[in-house]
Amino acid sequence: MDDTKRTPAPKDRNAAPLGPSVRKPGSALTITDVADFAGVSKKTVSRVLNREPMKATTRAKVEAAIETLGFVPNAQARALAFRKNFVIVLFIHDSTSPMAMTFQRGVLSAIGDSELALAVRPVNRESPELLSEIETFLARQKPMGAIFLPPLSERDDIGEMCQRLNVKYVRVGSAQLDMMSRSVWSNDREAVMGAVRDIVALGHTRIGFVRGPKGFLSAREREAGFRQALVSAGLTPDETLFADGRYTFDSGLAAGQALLSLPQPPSVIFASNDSMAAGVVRAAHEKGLRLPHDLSIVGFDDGPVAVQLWPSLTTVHWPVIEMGVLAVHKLVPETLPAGEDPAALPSMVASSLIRRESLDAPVR
Amino acid sequence: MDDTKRTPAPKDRNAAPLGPSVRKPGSALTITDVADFAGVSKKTVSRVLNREPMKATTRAKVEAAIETLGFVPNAQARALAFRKNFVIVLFIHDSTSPMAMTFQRGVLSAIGDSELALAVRPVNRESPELLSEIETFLARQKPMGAIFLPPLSERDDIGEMCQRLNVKYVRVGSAQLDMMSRSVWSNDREAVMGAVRDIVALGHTRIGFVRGPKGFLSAREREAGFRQALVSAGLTPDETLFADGRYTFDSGLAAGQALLSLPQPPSVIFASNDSMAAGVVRAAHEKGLRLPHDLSIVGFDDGPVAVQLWPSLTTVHWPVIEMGVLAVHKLVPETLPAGEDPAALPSMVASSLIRRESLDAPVR
DNA sequence: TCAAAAAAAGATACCGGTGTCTATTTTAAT
DNA sequence: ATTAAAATAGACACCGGTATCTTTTTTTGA
Repeated sequence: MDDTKRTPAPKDRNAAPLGPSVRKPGSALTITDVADFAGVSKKTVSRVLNREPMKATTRAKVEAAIETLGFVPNAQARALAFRKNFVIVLFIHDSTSPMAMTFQRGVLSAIGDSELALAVRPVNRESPELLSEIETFLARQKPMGAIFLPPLSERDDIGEMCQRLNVKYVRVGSAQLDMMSRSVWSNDREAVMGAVRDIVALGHTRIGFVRGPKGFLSAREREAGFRQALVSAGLTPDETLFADGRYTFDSGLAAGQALLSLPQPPSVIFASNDSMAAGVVRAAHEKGLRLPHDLSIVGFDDGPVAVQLWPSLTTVHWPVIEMGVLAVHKLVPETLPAGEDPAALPSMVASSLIRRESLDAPVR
Repeated sequence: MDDTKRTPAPKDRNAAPLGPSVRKPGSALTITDVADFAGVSKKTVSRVLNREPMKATTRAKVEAAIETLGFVPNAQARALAFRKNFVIVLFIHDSTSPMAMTFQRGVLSAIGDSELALAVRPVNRESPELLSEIETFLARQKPMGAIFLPPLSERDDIGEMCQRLNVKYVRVGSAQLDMMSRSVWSNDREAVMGAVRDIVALGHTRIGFVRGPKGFLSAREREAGFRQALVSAGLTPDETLFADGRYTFDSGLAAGQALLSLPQPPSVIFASNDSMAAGVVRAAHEKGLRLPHDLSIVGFDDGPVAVQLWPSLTTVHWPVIEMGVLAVHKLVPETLPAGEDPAALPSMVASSLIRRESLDAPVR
């Protein structure tokens, strides 16, 4: 009989009864295993992982162990010790928005194959709990940075809350929304002004305008640019040529139908975004108009539809992808290509008109 | 021996030299603070957080403390202790793909405001490192589940790797790709067959077909359904009416131009997805054809373009959002509405034709 | 050559939770 | 009322890393 049969206190994991080094392949490895294998301490392995200065021979020894064992550090443990999760959160208002999806592409490309992860979190702007929902998410996740897309980005209280929680953030918009280091924007207003200048230069004088939803800064900026450009061109804004829209295809269709039913319809319609421009295109087609001969149409965004429409849409290119890249670079300067200066990052990316088929001179 | 109960441990963090209860608001709170406030142990607070059965009065006391202090548990610490991160990873091949973006909407809606987070990770299918890239990401993040979209989902080795790492996964496709509990799919083939049946019923006999890229199961399924339906209808597939495409607008345009330049062009063209259908629409417009009078066009996906085109596109609705919801429910049954049975979840969501303007009977 | 200074590696506490086992109550049974 | 059984709460180790401080090794200076 074996007298050592009884195991009184097997709480040490080294005393596991399953035999020596029984572990699942891959993920069960820890830094301790690597340290044992390399014959060094945990801390030394940690130094290698964090690229701290150390003796080359020791580093090589540890790196060889990591390579041999196929060790991958546990992100949660690092996050806990660092008190920072290697994650960037993208807060979006509407997961349907093409802008958000495009922006996300920019974010992903900037993240590349770094160890950063992207978390996407939709929140409802209408909710009275909005702020506390975001705060809870941030407190729970402790991300490296947070990005707020319009129209969330337009709330100042969100920025203040992030500062209180000590979370880096970037607000994205159509004009500067925060201090430079915390915002990324495009010059929607100037871009529209440039577009209208081109439209006027072609000879148009009756220019219809489809507004975006009131709550969006981009909508206000674009309308402001439009009006400003008209005045600069010596034209008087005609309020009957303005129609309301909600950045949706349907609202653009309705607006187009309204504008085209006027006794004196415009010779060109500027829609505040591409979806609405597509609606206007349809309204024109329904009326049997030939585009751009009978009606020119200009949009804003340069989203995927722009080239898929017939005729292809002249539209202001909104550099959403570039803004996404920029936002990540601002939040995590380490994502910058080697040698680039974080302090030299721009904050504004210019929008500008892309000429396609849907814009031509008016028939006289 | 133990008369001196006082523990003189000065290294306790309560001995911080910054004065009494000096801590940043919100995020610095820990479970210990709550326990002290409520006059219970850490473990008891943990029990409340995890909704374990306990005495109602104790629970109320702790909940009051949590509420009063505004405590939010640290996700990384939980993840470390649980050895599971409360995250779902969505692996996508191409962050440009409208399908991926739409699917993501479904995932987000299923996640809702639960404590799950969505992480999006693009990977390059062409890369020889693909498998190890995914493996490293999974080993690092230890997510609750992983979702693979086409064409990544079509690789069996990825599924095997996930099982090895003990990560739950779902493969999404146009036909079953794995065991039921691990895949979500739609019946693309049957849906195309149904669509073609409708097309034939209108009197069409010369039906053009624009293929998708070879590497995609969906492309093969859709073509197979198309051919099968022709045969069922007593028609012989005419190889000259098949054109290659790559699921892009440009490739659809080129395919449309080719098919419409045939000596005997088809009276209807079925494109394997909407982007290519949009290209065909343009090709038709360029040729001066009136749609659908001179040419009918049918797509597949029912993406955002479908309704924005002129004429609006008759297309097979691909239930991508529903598949996204389903995938999450399969990975984390807790996301199901109360009372629903996880075992009763379907795995297939049917696609079916949506009639819009672009399909009509041929002129005879 | 040997001690002092600098650099490298190690030991151990700690991040903020959960799991296990033990101590204490509460409830049930005699 | 007393005790056994069941339910509840607590103590403490542990998850897998990093930070701090100490020890050891290497380098430098006299």
